[in-house]
Amino acid sequence: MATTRDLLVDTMKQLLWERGYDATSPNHVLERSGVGKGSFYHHFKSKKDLAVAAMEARADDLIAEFDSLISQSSGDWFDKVCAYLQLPRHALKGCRMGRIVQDPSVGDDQLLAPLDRYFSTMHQRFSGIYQEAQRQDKLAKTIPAEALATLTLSVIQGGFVVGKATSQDQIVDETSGSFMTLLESLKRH
Amino acid sequence: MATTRDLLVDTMKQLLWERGYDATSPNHVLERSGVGKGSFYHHFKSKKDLAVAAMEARADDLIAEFDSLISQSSGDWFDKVCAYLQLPRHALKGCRMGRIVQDPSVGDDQLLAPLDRYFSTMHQRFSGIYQEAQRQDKLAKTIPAEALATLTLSVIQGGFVVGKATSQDQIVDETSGSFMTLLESLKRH
DNA sequence: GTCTATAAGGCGATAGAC
DNA sequence: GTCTATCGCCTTATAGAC
Repeated sequence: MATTRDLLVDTMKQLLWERGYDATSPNHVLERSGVGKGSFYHHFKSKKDLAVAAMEARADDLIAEFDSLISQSSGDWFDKVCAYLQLPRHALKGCRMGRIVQDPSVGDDQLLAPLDRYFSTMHQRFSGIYQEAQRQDKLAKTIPAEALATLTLSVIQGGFVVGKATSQDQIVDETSGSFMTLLESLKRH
Repeated sequence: MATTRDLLVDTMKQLLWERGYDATSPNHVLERSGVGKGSFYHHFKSKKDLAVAAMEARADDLIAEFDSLISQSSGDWFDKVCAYLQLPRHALKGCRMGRIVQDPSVGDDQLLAPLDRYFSTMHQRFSGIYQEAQRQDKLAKTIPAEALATLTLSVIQGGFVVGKATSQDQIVDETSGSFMTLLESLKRH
């Protein structure tokens, strides 16, 4: 059963993706969810409170999505990274997490926390993959695993930004593809 | 002489960098510039009108900055690209142009125009550098010049996003550095 | 060109009845 | 738990005097 609380969180997740934090008002959430103002402030003490809950939930979703994808792949490090890079992404919609980082209010520690957790966790995951590949001598050590992990995340986030600015919805796939080609040149057999 | 109009544009440029478009109000601009409300709406018919002027000016600045840097460099394509990648960047401040793309109101055509012009122009500049390098056989043709140009811009923009999310001010420099190493492997002698 | 006063509406949040 | 009414503040402007 979907509780009112869950409904609010899910609606906030949608709106954070579509409009970010600052431009999403409690009224937007109420209008879309059909929940009343009284209920809102019964379950959450503030807009920020709801947003933090929504962002934590979103972070869990995306990390689970990643872990599920990687565990399904039976290939080597390169296949796993490619599986992730090749997920379809729409630049005009923006990254479900990264979309929010530029909002002025998101300088706040509480709002930053789930963002930090998401990107730090993803960084750990990629670092782990690259480290093991380097240990097994299947990946060149030209670039440290950690730096390569940061670059992997940045290529995707940057594709969203450039794609949105130039109204090119498919550009994240293009940058991911180019990056895959560069990664392949680091492959050892 | 700094006209009132110029003062408003310069102040808006600052605030767009610091707070983005949606979170910057006419009142913020007036407060910081010392200009009165009457003057504001005498020179500009709306907040959007001023923002467009400020963004066009910012695009001109950044393109001129790039052209000046590149014309000073006497090295090959790699040196030129590195000179740009090595410019100091602070992730926590955000890119002076890219910072704004995620604001909900920036779906608007007029606000998108200067952003599009900036990124398209930068893309052209990098494409030109990479194309000539490939023509002279000094750069591998593994990745088309245009795709490499997109990737170059994306790496920087993505660094800003990941850096801000994880509160790591120097991370754009790190991703730029990693990318330079990958680019170097495409160098032909 | 610049000033002050005012407007209509949205914002985030609270009060108190049911 | 949910409702409606209300609050004080901020927003993007506009009006009209100087």
